[in-house]
Amino acid sequence: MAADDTTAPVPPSPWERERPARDRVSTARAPLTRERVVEAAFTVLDRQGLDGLSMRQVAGELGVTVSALYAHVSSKDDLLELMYTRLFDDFAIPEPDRERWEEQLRDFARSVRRRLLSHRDMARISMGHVPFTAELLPHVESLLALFRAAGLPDRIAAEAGDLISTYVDGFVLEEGIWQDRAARQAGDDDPSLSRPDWREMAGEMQDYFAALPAADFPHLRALSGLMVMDSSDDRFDIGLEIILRGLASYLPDQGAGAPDA
Amino acid sequence: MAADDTTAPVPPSPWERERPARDRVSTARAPLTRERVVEAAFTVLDRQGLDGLSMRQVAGELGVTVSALYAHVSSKDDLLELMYTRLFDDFAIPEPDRERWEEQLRDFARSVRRRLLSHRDMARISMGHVPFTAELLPHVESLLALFRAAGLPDRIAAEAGDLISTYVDGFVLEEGIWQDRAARQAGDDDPSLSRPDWREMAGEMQDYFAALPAADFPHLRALSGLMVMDSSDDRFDIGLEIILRGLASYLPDQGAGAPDA
DNA sequence: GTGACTGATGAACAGTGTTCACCGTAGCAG
DNA sequence: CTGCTACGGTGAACACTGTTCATCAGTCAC
Repeated sequence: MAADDTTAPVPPSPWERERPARDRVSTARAPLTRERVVEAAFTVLDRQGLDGLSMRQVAGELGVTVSALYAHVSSKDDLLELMYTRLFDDFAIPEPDRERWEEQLRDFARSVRRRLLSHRDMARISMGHVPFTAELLPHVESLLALFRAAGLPDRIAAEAGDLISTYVDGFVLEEGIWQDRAARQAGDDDPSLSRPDWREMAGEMQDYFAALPAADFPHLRALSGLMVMDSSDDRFDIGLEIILRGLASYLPDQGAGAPDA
Repeated sequence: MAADDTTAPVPPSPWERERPARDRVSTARAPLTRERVVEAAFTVLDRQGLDGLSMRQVAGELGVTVSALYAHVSSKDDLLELMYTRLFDDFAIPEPDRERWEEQLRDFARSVRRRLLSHRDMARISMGHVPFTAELLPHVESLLALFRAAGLPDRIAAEAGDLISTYVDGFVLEEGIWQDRAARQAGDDDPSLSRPDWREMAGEMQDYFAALPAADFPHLRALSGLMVMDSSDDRFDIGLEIILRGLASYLPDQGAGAPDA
């Protein structure tokens, strides 16, 4: 709720790409909206992946020519940015509760991950975009509110959001890589029918680690069972917990010792 | 030194792309090596950025036709992977010293960042690659050795490397985004002469935050001075420190309390 | 000197993002 | 009802992209 009712208009930040002027469609004939373009882009993305997401494909999805898209979207980069923005459009960050800040942060990270996983290759799009746009700034604000309510020093609070977001993005991106690799390995021609047989690949992977020369790779061999994703969810939570504990160490009452530098 | 003398040959992992068979150049006439191709690719990358890195440009850099490249590199993806691998080729991770593990980790992260910064857009290439290749596995092993020597539980050690690497990658990638944006904003036509006037943009940014509606963005306004990179190095170290503290909390003698889940 | 081999060639293919002159239809002015 | 303007969509074009393949030129072994 904290992020939803921002009635005051946020001015566009100075580096935001200028959208084409024809924003208001006069409802003359065809209902080809920028929203419909973005929607079609998501459809293509889920079907073909980011590498298969071309303006022609999007146009085809809408039964329209490529050039028609450029009336509603100024470039492909612009389209990707719109997709990134729309992914987190109705995202809600709860009102800060200083007793439950860790749970709230866990929920935040998990639901970001869920959203990124909801569309193929979405992490690749998300990474490489900064949420400092008029639409996404409220979320940044809400996150900051959470950190500060928890009692984190300002210097830490200012970095924490970036740190967590980067972690989630990077983690999901890596998940996607493995998923793609498993899919490509399974069904080489038609990647759509190939159920990501994931487990098979994880096993292969684990076998590889276990077969490494024992003298040179003692630790990799010892941890081979933990390195491959037994369950991605568990791995995700562990990394997240490391970050949360690091943040918690800066809480005044925790008194975990001053930084040594 | 731990990573340098791995005399035993590491078998290629099962998912590694197969290189073209013509590996042994008979030194017949032209010294067009795979190494030279990669080198030229780096030259082009630094001059034109990742988006301007095309096979034709690389070929042109070598005074050779495009198709000639494909005798030494099986695809552009392969070339990028080779660049990624070569970036960390002679990377050395020190012998674990359980008293100084935090310093060692700081050094590790900082030198990874330095390497990523040494070539334009390198973080974009690095992200999206997994270091589980024959050439890079020794580094993973050395990192694991460091974590285990420090006394971290195996479950944590297995995630820590990924966590730190992802952090560095993500951080540098974001640095690159801002740098590009500053460059594009300054010299719109010739992006080479445009000194990344960075400070100007940081100021603009800060002004933007400060000018946000006070009622809706109290925290962003309050932290505006910390959100923009006053010095990227400081921001980097803070995020790194958060992670290190999180890791340290899992040390047995630290006794920071059991996880609450 | 001849044959085999190998590495470079250049043309081609299918596809990309983006632009622009043109066109048809819709709604309004007269 | 006619004429006109305006605008959304068209289709062709441009300059690229990654990748492949038949062909050629040079060097080595015999």
